[in-house]
Amino acid sequence: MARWEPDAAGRLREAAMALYAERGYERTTVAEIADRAGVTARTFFRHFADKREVLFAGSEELERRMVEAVLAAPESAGPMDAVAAGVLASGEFFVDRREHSRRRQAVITATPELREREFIKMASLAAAFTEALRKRGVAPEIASLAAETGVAVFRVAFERWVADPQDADITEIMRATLADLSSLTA
Amino acid sequence: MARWEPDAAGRLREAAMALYAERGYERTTVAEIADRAGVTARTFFRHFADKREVLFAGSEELERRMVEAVLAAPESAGPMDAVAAGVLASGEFFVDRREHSRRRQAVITATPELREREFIKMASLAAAFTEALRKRGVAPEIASLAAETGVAVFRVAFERWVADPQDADITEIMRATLADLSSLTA
DNA sequence: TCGGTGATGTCAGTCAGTGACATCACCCAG
DNA sequence: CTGGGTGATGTCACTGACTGACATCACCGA
Repeated sequence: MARWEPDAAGRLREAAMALYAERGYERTTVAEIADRAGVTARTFFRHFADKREVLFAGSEELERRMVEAVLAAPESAGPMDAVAAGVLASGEFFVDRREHSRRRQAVITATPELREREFIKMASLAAAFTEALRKRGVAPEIASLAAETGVAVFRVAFERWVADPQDADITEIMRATLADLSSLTA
Repeated sequence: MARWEPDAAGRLREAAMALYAERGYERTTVAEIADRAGVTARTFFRHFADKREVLFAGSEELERRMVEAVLAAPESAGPMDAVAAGVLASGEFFVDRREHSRRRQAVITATPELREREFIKMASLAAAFTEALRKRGVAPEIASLAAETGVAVFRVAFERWVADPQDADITEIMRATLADLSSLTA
């Protein structure tokens, strides 16, 4: 028998989600999360940089996949097309995770501190998109603008998806949002 | 003679900017800022919600002006045109503040916590744009997309302005950025 | 079987942020 | 004038996030 139950990080993630949803982020202490996960608060901070980060584990993986899709877009694709490919590639990350995404998003939306953290993740995504576009030979100013716009589309589409009364396919919603952008700036 | 020097908030803002620039945000304590301003830490928190907010005083005023410009755009203007008017209206807020803006931005860029706070201010701006557009009769989904895109333009243009080697007019840079967006999504 | 390794616990400490209450210059009504 | 009200500040005690240093101990490979 192991000295410790395995996957402390996973237990901490689940405990945090449950407590944040139950009684709110601010009224939850790290000590309580750690207790529920069967570890000490010190261990919490060994797995997550701070009380917010526990809700954002996995975001690097999502970003990595999206950037790969930008880089993998056909050479003929323009900057906005490449970014669109990156946005659409996020779809598979969310399959069968709609309920989880919805609950997580509800917690984040209700908490300014968590919204701040989410925004910086989006900024990181934008920076990664920018770099990927520059690797494709796009001029710097155009690259950052396309990246920012792409992230805006991703956010709006994600929002639409979790709010959608029917369980629409996320990829379809993203396509529709990209189409909206085109007509908007036509 | 007054019991206290007037404008404690102003002194706190200046002290914070100076200390953050000198030794960095993280290595500055609120007590040190308060000391330099000649007050106690408790008074700091009476003027600013937290250690970050001291750098963002005045952002409500900027947002208010930008939203007014969106609402004041001609009735014939489309959603994106109205948002563009809002973005351009920010220009006058920054006249003769380029050096200050540059120093402030350097501090913010160097500090993740401050970048988070800046992002939520941008999000607040986007939400305000969205509401203004809806008041103009724009459909909700279109409104938020136009708002997000407009904020992206504002951020990129502001970045270009503070980085510009020549002291270009901020309004001109914003016009150019809007033009770039048009060609990008053409 | 023994020493190294990695994940954890323990403890003491710093600092952000808050609530409750005291203080005191200033101003206005009487 | 003059006493009470007001608003900005100070003081103090407290909670909770986060960190550094060091101890512990199951496991694993030489």
